[in-house]
Amino acid sequence: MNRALFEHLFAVKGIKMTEQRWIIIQAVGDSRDHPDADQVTMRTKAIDPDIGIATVYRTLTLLADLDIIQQHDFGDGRARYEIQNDHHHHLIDVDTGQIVEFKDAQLEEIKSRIAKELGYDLTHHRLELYGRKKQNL
Amino acid sequence: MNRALFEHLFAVKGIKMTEQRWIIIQAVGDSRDHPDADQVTMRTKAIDPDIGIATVYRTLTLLADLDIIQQHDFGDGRARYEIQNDHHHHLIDVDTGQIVEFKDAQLEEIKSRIAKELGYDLTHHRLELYGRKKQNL
DNA sequence: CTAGCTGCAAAACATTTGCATTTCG
DNA sequence: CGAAATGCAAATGTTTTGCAGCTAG
Repeated sequence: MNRALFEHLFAVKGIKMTEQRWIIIQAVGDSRDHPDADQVTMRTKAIDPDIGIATVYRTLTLLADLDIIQQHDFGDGRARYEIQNDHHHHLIDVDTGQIVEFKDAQLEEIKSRIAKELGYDLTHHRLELYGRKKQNL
Repeated sequence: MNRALFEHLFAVKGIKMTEQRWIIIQAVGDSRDHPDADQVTMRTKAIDPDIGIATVYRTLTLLADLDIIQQHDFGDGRARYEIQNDHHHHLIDVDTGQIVEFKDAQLEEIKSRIAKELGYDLTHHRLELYGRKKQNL
């Protein structure tokens, strides 16, 4: 987590790097799970209790627009966030809520092929698998 | 839309077939788009103005549990519904909101392969593509 | 007859917004 | 200094719920 890096990224767009934003970036970046806005707020409040949830929401939206973080919806009624890593997808364990990340090159190809066939340029997409651990009978 | 069919399906589970439920089933079944709860309510109110939105929500949830309809989330903050048809996916036009349905056998294979590799049995999944119409330059 | 449904209005929830005050550059 | 960002609380929009009365089976 190199603050100067983000400062530069912001400066280019005329966006200010504030103490709050930096704390939020770190909170998401340090998370190995996929926290929702409330969890991000708790983690930032641990560092600076004065950061309000409105700022967290505003910042998360901003960071998502800048492709610094990714916003997900795993179907439980609130958005979840993670720092932008290499491209991957998620498999959600319906029993435990545990999230398994995976990559698949063939999947990416097919996605592009389908869009092409339909005459569209993809802007983004969403793919999640939901399942339960296979039983060894 | 055969009412007796659904009546039987309900009876097996000890669930009552009411006039309201039947109207809601038809409203969703007759829709060629992917209406949200509010749109379903308007369509049912056209037939019986006394049906409340609470009943619509309760019924949509019930029907989704019974796999009679499917619930989608296209990222605009409200759920959308469609009658359970043959399995397909959606491409959402980010400019117009138009929804294109598509099927792809290869995609289904890959999905199963991935789940298998990760040691999971799939219960369901979610795949949506978002894009804009290709320009002919 | 009675368990299950309904309609209404109120509650719950995540997210957004208006505005006065503060802060970054 | 001035534009942009913050914090608070109130507003929003969707979905859920409590409860008294209604209905299917």
